[in-house]
Amino acid sequence: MNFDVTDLKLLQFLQEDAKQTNKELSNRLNLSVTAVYERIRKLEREGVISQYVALVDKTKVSKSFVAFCHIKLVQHTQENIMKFEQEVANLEEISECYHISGDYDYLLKVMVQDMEDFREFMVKKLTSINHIGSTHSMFVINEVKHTTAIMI
Amino acid sequence: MNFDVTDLKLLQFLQEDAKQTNKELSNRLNLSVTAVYERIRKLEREGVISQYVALVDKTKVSKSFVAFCHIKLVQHTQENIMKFEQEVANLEEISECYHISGDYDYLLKVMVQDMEDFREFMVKKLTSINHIGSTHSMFVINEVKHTTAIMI
DNA sequence: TTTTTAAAAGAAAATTTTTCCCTAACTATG
DNA sequence: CATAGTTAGGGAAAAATTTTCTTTTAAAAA
Repeated sequence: MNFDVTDLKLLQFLQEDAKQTNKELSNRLNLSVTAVYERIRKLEREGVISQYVALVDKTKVSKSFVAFCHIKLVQHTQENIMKFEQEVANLEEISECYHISGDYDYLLKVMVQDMEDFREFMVKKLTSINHIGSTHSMFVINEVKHTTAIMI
Repeated sequence: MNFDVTDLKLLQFLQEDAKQTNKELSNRLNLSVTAVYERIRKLEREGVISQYVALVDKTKVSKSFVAFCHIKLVQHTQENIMKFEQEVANLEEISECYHISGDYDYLLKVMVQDMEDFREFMVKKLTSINHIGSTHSMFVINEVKHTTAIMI
């Protein structure tokens, strides 16, 4: 798909606040409401906009203890990888999981209430997944920057 | 704030799809449209819902090369930390930055088009920030899981 | 018991989304 | 050169949704 300046601005606006009305957007973009409406529909249809979501403040729902965990598998068999990735998808404490290059195989983002819950997660859930070789956890001291918007 | 089961379900629903109408939500929750409306307003007012955003598919906007960078500062003076965090906030390639425990001081998430752009980002932008001691980059081979929803 | 408060419902009003139809500008084609 | 086809956009009407207002109900407090 080919984006013109208006598309890029529109994406920027919607990534910041998806609840703006088409009228507000039409003012900001110097377009008619219909034109805005059609452009958004196209972006949705083409899958550029994949989802509209509400973002929840983790401190308000007792999930402000965040850790990143490096994971090494014992063996990189197709089987092990599949099993591990499957298990990860089922664990609700894990919000993100990336297969990465480097010393470790995976990087996980884990969100829980506190250190106690993290310990429980590690002992009862994470390390009970078979074929995990080693783990290394880093705790988030401060979230300096966090945006879901992609600068295009 | 105190959440009942309905609030938790509502938050779950809105974290998955913020474009559902109150009528749809009222059906799923066995409530009236007004009751849903008031509950959402309260969640917004109290800051539980912090933002509504459109999520953009990074592959559709040429930002699918993702790397995590560990950063070590040369000195942990108040001054250095402030400067670094300031610079990070201004770099649009960096979507996330966490001050973390462990061998390194910071973990960054960087999104660019390809390795060439990443190299340019490292050379021209990241390592030109003063007071950076060392960096260690890990490239994302595969995004196994990525959700903005917090399971409450 | 009475009063107060909170949550919820229905209906009306206000606003927004969505559809429909028309125009203008540009492109391809005979 | 004329003509059909395509695309983006605008205005207005229709449909749907959000928002407000009023009332009811049930639980909590006095």
